[in-house]
Amino acid sequence: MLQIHNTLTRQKEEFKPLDPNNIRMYVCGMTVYDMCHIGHARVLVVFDVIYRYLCEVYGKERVTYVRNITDIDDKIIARANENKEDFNTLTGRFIDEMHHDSEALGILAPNQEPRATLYMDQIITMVQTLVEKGFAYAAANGDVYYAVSKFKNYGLLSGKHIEDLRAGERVAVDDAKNDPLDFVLWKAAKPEEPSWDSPWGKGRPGWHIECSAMSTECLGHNFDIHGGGMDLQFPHHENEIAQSEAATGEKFANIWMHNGFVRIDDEKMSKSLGNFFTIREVTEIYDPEILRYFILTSHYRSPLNYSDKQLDIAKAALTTLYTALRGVDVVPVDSTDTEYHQRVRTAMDDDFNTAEVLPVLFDLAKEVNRYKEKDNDKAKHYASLLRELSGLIGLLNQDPEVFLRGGQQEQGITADDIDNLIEQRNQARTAKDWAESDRIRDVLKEQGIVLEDAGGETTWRRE
RNA sequence: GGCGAGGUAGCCAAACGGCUGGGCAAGUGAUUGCAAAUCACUCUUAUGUCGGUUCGAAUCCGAUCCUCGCCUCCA
Repeated sequence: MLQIHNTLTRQKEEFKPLDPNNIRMYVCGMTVYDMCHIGHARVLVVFDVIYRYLCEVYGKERVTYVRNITDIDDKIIARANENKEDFNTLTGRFIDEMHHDSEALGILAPNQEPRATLYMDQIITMVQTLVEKGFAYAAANGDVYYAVSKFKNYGLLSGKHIEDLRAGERVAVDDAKNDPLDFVLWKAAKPEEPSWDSPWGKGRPGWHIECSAMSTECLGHNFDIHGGGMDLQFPHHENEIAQSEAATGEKFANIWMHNGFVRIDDEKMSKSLGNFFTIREVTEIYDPEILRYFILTSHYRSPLNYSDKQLDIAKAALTTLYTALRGVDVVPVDSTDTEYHQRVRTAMDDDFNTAEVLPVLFDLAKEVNRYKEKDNDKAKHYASLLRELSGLIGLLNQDPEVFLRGGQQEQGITADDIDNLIEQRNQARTAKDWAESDRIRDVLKEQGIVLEDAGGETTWRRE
């Protein structure tokens, strides 16, 4: 029985799909004006694992996963101006980069990836509905605002009270608004800005309305899961609820899921703080799977402290796992209901507890190693289980040789050179010339190549 | 100030009323020409502090000290 923590109720709840034949999940994706950083990697990985598990439980054809792209907003316009390029060129480029990073991290493509600029009609229609229903108003400056005080449940998701928000002096004063808490649905275009025609003149949508319109269009008035980073809880998701529920008169998302932040030295990693690493920077040094593994070592709602040391540890752990798989054929698994399956299911059923899944993988690796040289059939059996269960969370999908040899890229010494040196060393060993044998091993060691003489064969891996 | 999350052995991190999770690091043994890898064992059952509830608490309650987040664009 799958239990999911719901931000709305602040507790774990049994997951009851609205329609078991169509599980629907919407996740707030990226604003594409720059490279993705590790924080983005976490959202991608976390919800990828959730998507994978929903597919496992309900069947892939019964799950619809939508992750949007925000391709028009202030930052995009500002960056495009800086670069003196069309904003579409800019966003197109970074969408490609995002897809590149996603693929590297083993993220499955969502079923739909709506872009705000392609949903202008739906956005405008929703704003219009809100105006007609009295939840929104056009201001003198051409903007359209949502009247927060009209929505009685405002603050339910984030646990905030309108009075508190008003008391806090941090809400920007804006003369065009009737109430400082009101937020913009439609922004009147300034000269030279990209804009779309609307009943209120040329302009562009506010950020929050984009997600309301796209999720409704792709998934319907109500759907099962709405996710995103913790920082979106307020105001973004709060505002989405206000917009969607006011517009449709129906309950919006059933379950709200928020993943914890990635931190650097106990501080949130973010663009505004400038303390971020891009996915690209990290994956140029570490195999992307190492980053994925690192993200899965902690629960998705916990904060995750990023450091090179942690990635080194993740690398060591993955090396152990891949070393077990090395040289063992994978065969179809005969049972899908072993104790290992059950342990993984129990862990995943408990609010996607990936950290609990990892010990199962290590137990399987241990079994593989135990039988590797004694009982090949058993070794194969456990290796296959390991592949299958790790695959459930998108791990260990590579060829062990590729992972252990540090990917296909030839940095420094080539595989042929290594093989030649190993051959020379083996000749020396046959001649019991240990000095020569050790010399060659040291030469390779200096190149970051570690030799392993197991079962009469010499294999190598990069450190 | 309002609201929220958390403090678990050397490091990371699960468990959330009873039954040593796991990884990394370290040590011993087996194995090896020596290593590496692997296996077995060890690293004395660790839970911020002070009280309380309970037969029993890391887990519940209260107090207290720290850390972090949201309240502004942010995954």
